[in-house]
Amino acid sequence: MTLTERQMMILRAIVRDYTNSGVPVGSKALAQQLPIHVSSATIRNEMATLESSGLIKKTHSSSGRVPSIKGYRFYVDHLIQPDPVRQNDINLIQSSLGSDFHKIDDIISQSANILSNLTSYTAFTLPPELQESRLSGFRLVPLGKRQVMAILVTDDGNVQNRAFDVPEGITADQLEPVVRLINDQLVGHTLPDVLARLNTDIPVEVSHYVTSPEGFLAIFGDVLRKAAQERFYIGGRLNVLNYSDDQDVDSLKSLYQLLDTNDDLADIIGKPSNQMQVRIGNEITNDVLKNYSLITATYDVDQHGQGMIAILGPTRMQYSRVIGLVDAFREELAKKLLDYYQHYGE
Amino acid sequence: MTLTERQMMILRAIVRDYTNSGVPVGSKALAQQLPIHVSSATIRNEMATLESSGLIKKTHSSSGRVPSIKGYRFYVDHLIQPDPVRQNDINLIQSSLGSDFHKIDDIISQSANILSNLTSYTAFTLPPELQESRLSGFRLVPLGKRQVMAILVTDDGNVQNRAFDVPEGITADQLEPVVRLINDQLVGHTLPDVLARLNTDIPVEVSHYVTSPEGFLAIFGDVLRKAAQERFYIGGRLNVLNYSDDQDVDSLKSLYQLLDTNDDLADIIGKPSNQMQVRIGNEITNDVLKNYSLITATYDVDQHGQGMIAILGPTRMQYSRVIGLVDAFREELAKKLLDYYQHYGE
DNA sequence: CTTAGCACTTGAACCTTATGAGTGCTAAAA
DNA sequence: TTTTAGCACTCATAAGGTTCAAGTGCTAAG
Repeated sequence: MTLTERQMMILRAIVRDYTNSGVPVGSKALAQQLPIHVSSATIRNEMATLESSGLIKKTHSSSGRVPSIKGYRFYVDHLIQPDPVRQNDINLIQSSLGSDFHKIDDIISQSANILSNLTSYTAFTLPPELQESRLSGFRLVPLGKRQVMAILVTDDGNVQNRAFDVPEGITADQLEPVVRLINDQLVGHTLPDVLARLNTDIPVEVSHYVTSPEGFLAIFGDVLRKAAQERFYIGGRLNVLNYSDDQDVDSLKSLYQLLDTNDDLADIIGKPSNQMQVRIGNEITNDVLKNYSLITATYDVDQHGQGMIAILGPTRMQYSRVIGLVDAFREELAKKLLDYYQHYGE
Repeated sequence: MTLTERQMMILRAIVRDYTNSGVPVGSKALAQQLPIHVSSATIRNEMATLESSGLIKKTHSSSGRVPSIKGYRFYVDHLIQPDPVRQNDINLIQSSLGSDFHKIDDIISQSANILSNLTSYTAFTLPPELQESRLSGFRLVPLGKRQVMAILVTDDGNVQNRAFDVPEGITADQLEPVVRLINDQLVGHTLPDVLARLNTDIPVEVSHYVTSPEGFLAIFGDVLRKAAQERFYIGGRLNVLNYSDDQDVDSLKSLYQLLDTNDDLADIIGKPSNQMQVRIGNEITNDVLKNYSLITATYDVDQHGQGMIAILGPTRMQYSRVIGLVDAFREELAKKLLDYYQHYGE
């Protein structure tokens, strides 16, 4: 699809106006606003062309124009001019990330809140990829008669726990050497490494101490997998109520339901790949989100891997503003995390 | 306020009809439905009396009647006949609570979901009072260069953790004897006990091992207090969207905001006292809830203390149905928890 | 004390109409 | 060939009007 300069100018203005006001854009308003001097009739002719290309559409036969999915797509791919981020917002980000955090996840969850506040949409944040996170320690704490709490800690400050019944035929004391073995042999290794060794040499070693270690090692594997699971944080759930005003209650409910099922959401957001990706309306492979847009971006923390942040908003989201903000935020977050690792890392 | 038998019969019917249908109740419908044979005109006369007593009101000058806050109050205090709980629902409760849980809190959070499903309103659940929960263990796990994760476990399966920097002048190794001391001296005691001793003999004992233990003991106290904090669970957040249909978006937002601030909610729900308490509309000391009703009930787990469950719904909640359900649920939950403690407790 | 009868009120649903923002098309101007 | 003035046409929205049914209060008779 090739557009003339003027057509692009018009499309850009339509998207800008419509995402700002939510009202279909008419030829007269465009004629007044555009830097070129043409009459509204000329604009109308151009708009007819844009419409026949499927980039804009009418809401009814005599209404102004609204961008189509294809139009937003073209805008984002070719026309967008990210808004410069206001110094105010930069300051807000920096001061919100400025305090002392005790865990990576605190920074990440705080980030979801900042991002949702800045954008007025809904924000998702994921910590740096877990391939890089390492086992810091494993402990047992007796709870009651035959119940024990298994606790696993990773070097990014994540703690996972699970209570379990000590299998018949073993006492809690007998498990102590196994715990020591795990700490001696596995601490400092990445979680995937540890998971791998759980299927190879570890069972052999453990069987020196306990006759049937399967039950216990299953628990350990369980907690380990829980720690290795994709975690992520959501900020601005409530903003949904603003930006999907004309939706019915049922679709609101399904959206909220989706926001509560981490697995589905993690699937939708996906893995770090492109620096920034914009998916609009039905480009998102989930029917519940077919009236929304999703911006995902990665951030790099050097050798600690990549993480992701994402923004969910209406298809008529203010792309230029949000993309500017997300881009600025990636940078600040990466800085903060580097700081954190430098301070606490090995 | 004294009402005749007939007036009470009419008020009861108005509340029942209105809470079921949400439509103002007229004299004709009542005349047909009531077991006595009087004309609608007679009913109208009685309704006028009830209205002048402030128990019912009109939505406009020629509408049917709707109960007032005062009317609901009278109904709940004097007229209510709790619905018998269907065997179906009992079965649902029992099977939902039937699986094997690893923590008290899993049972409690599951309870919030069951209750909200059963009632179609929003449910809150709190574990048995924490005065009774005991310290099971305290562990440290080194994280990075100078960072350590402190982990505290209580006998009801609650795990709290906090990362901290080892104070200058102490090494992580030096803390080991202190951790041992805490485990030797404090495990098995209730959290309030432990907190008390943290201000008396413990600092003295610890100072044998470490020269300036204040920093570390502050951390320990921190985690301890976190574990002793009121925890609670919410189920059926989404149901709000159903039962407050005629509210505007702003009040919805404030309600959701309230649901996200545990402290305020804990205040509103309060401490275990009466077996069951019904607060209607502005009887709740919070403006956001002035159009809602809150039913709170306690449950007893013998020597393990009392917990609470609560239901939030519209003022025109189906009181008789919900009160029946809540009452049945208290019993089942208490049974389940006793089971749990018997199985795992000391 | 009860009730039939009746005038009156009101929200809801349904039209009708006016308004105005916007369109497409035509024919003339550039 | 491109632009533009002019104009008929379309449609959403808001405002006003009508009808309908449900409900009320009141009066006077049973």
